[in-house]
Amino acid sequence: MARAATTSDAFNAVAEPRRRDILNYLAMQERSVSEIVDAMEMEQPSVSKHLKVLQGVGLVEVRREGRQMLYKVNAIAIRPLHEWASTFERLWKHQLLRIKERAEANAAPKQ
Amino acid sequence: MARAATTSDAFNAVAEPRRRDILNYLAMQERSVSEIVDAMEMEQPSVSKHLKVLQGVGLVEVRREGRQMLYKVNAIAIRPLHEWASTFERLWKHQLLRIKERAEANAAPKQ
DNA sequence: TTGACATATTCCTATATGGGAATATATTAA
DNA sequence: TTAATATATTCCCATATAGGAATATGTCAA
Repeated sequence: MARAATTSDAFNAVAEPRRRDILNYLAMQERSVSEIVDAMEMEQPSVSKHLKVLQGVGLVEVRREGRQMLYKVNAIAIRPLHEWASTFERLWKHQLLRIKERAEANAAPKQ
Repeated sequence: MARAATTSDAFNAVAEPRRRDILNYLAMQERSVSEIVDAMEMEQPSVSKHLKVLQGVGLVEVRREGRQMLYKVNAIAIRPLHEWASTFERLWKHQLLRIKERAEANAAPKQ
């Protein structure tokens, strides 16, 4: 079996850094494909393909306006990712606390 | 060019659902490979391979104890994912608020 | 040393890319 | 209609899987 399709879920879709770049860019506001092409400095076909993947998992929405297609983020689709990561938040906070404690113990060693 | 390696970063590593399962399981406590095999109901070689990927991006740490290899989560490595997703939190909260407002407007339509 | 147990690695294969190049489609303007 | 603009799709290819099967490696017990 190969890797799961990039369109299988948000996790697979955002594994590609260029797609995260596009989402970051769209977070500011709705944009046309050519605006994305210019901003990302990618080939137009690449952008269209990435947008299709993002649309496939519901991470972006589109509407036509004349000849242009305007894409915007559907932020709710990013939530599952955030929530999954959140389940580890308690663990890393604990980890950071211990790191901090060690640093302080080293800064002021027992006499 | 093919997709980026699963070992290129945490985003690619956790795109695979079985690896998220393993991380979820390890979140509770350190576990040996065979404990993971039993809990996940996966073949041992598969588990070892997934663990290698997770280790490659620093998502898990290992130590040997006799014949066993004990794996645990390195939660800090999940933080970049959480922080990236967090940048969209404002957007989806806004989205949810509008959804709620619409629902309320429908429930109590103007007379 | 030998055997048993725990884990890792290798080999194989079907599948899914992501980018580049070329082309198709859709929409508006002349 | 024809041309121009905006975007999407197709084709090709090198690459990276993930799982199954078989095997190798490492460690402990007798």
